[in-house]
Amino acid sequence: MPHQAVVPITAEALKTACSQCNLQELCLPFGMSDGDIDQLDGLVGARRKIKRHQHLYRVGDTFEAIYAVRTGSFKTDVLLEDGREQVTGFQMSGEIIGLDGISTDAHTCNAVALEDSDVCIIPFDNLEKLSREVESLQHQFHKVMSREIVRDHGVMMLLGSMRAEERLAAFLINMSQRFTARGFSAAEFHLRMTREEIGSYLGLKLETVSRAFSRFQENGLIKVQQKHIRIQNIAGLKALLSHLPSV
Amino acid sequence: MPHQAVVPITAEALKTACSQCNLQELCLPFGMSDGDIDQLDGLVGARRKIKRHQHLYRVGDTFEAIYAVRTGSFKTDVLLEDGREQVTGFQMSGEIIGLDGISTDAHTCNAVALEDSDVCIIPFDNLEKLSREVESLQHQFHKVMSREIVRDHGVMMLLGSMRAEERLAAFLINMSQRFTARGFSAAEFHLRMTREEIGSYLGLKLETVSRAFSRFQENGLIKVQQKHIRIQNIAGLKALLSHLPSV
DNA sequence: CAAGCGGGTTGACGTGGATCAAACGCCCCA
DNA sequence: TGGGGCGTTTGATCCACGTCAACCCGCTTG
Repeated sequence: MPHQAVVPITAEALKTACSQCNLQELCLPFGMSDGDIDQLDGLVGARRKIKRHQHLYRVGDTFEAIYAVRTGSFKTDVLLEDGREQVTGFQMSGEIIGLDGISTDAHTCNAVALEDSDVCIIPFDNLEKLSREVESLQHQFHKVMSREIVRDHGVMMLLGSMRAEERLAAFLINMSQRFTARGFSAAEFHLRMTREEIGSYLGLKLETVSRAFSRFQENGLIKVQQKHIRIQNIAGLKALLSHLPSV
Repeated sequence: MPHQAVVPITAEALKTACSQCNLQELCLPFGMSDGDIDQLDGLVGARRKIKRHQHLYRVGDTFEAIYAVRTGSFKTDVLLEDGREQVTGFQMSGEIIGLDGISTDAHTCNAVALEDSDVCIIPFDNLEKLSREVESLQHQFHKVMSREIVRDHGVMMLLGSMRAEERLAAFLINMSQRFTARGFSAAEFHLRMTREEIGSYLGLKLETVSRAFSRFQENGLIKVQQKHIRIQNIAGLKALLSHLPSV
């Protein structure tokens, strides 16, 4: 896997260092003081562009850095020997990818760009060193890892205990919230992943995802045009989740 | 939730401090030098006994410490409003519980003892402080968190992409490996959880778990007597996993 | 010793989602 | 401008697992 477009630190690059970055509130620096954030500028050494469908890393790649998504989006997945794929997450701007690699010094999943994207490279040795010095960074990093664990528990709940329409409703609500946090519309957005990828994430086949979308549309909950989604009745979607089994 | 049996540090307690503990290779200190481990003795302040079916913590409890299982075992679970339960993991001696609490300073799942158990209390503030000073501890803790994330991905794979018998086979193989790591028999062990809890973890109903056990027994893969399991054909179990769909 | 109970097994039956198959629409490219 | 392909939708059928129910077993309690 040849690296590509690793941008060295330059005056140019500094424009997008943490202290100047508008993703601060979504990313690793969240909650840190301005002074502490300044220290991160030296940490985030370079950026890297990844084109749609290209890998940021693959299973087995040696682990050297974690990545913060700057623009674009990714999926992470694991594969079974027989080719079955499980998408373990979708990552948007400000979110951290690569934490899976710490445990064995090698990545245990694949990270693939869903669209042309770019990431900040955070060399892990440097991160550990700096977080020994900057308490707020240390704590923030621990929160990021813990948040990932909590998120994973939510996905387990979804995969283990919910039916198809509940899963898709949960997915749409989650996407809506994440778009909102990024300043986009809560009600109208463009999904970057295919029905098959959504299905893999939700433990469903693509046909089931498609049918659930159609059902939601019939019920006036959403409007679907390909990957473009408009939520027309967010309360209705949420009701699908807190729904006591209708007696 | 009243705490119970919080044992203060005493000469008595020191006998079981990290430096003397026989769970070193399974627990937080794994891979640390003897000198560094000595420093942990001051960190792990106290222990706590939890009786079968009692909670170590509940959803919403403020987060103050993580816990290392010393003896016994636990389950962690999350609940839906309508009462549906998802078991997110089973924890055995040496394993760390409570990482979910870091992200919001409150626990996001319940931890319940499956049998009379006891845990080492690791106050989180102290852990962060010490890991700013002891590089190997810092790194080890990061590995523990990352391992949890990787484990969760495995469960997602299981819940999202495997059929019932594959899930149960994966579960049994995993239990066998963990018992082996603790010096117990790989082939014969006693499950501490009910069929319903196994089912919840695996995204199956208890009847399905029971039937899969029976099927495995019919096929000579295992011998089942209530919670006592003897694995008679581990290769056969593993084959269920790497099994290409039998065209 | 009987009664009660929680956990487990097993059977009969129902169903949600998978599978198989066909057709459509958008988009890329010649 | 017209074809070809991928992603999607939709229909018909199938089946793995859920549901409902009966019964068993080992333990506890009176």
